[in-house]
Amino acid sequence: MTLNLMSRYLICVEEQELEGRLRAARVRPTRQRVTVLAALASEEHDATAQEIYARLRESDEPVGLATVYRTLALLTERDVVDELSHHQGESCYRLCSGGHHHHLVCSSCHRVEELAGCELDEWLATASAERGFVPTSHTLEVVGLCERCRTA
Amino acid sequence: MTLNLMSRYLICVEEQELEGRLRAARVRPTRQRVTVLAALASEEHDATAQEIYARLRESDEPVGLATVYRTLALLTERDVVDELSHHQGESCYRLCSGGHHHHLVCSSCHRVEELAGCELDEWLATASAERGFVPTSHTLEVVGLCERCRTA
DNA sequence: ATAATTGCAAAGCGTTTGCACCCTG
DNA sequence: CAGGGTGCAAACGCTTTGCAATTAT
Repeated sequence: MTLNLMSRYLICVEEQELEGRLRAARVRPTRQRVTVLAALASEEHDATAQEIYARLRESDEPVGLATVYRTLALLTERDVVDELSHHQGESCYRLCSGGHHHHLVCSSCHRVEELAGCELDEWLATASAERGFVPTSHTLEVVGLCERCRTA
Repeated sequence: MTLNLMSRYLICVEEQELEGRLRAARVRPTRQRVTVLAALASEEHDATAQEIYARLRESDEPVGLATVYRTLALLTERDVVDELSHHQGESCYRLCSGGHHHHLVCSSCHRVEELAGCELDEWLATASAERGFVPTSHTLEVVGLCERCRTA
């Protein structure tokens, strides 16, 4: 009972925090958008649009599939969430800390770790310049096996 | 006329070379497979399955769409061609030199340059180990503007 | 009131698959 | 004649879109 109250309180706090993120990105914090973002925040690994839709469908705050897609597209564009493409044919989404970084994805359980600090820019600029290119962006995705899956 | 003979000759030479690549990959060199590979070889940039299908459809050696897909999947698996995913939702294919390398893609004209020599492995191994991961593979794709598109 | 947002269902699009036919070995 | 390869069309799965209803400012 006390725990119940506590978690209810925490959920409220989190929702306010998420609403803040939305406002900061100039995204109107509708019930659906906060719900989608909360689902993403509670996801240990990354999640596809379909997974989020399925999860919310069974909750007490369902959100239409189209809205899930529209929300994720908007949030990706506004850099509130990261879109990963290690899945081929399906996009995965993840709530990340800000700044440029890359991801380490476990091929077995889909656990995702952030790889902070990218030291590629300098090398890329040099190597690209040799071919007349000016790099505008890059994506690096590392696939591997996490400790738990390796020892299991 | 002489030129015609010449190019005909060159085409034969190239086809034999391509057949060799297929045999080396333990892929039976059928007419369709050689045709798909030749289309890829004559492509200045990278190409999607649909593009290759469309091009061959208008040539005198059409190949069914399903066969194009099956061939590209097989050749990718056998490391005869590289599959790039900078397009989101659609895979691009390219005939590459062997060995591990990355790509520089022009966002305007889709020109692709190979970026030889990848110095990421060491850094990745270290950074991954800190999180208990053992990296098995990685993909780096650099998007930029090529010289021609920048000055145009 | 005005403009943005949502849900639903239909359409879109790239890709895969079932199956009969064909060719090669 | 046995087995892989091919073509066609249908099926698939993810994503987008048109539109009317709803909601926020």
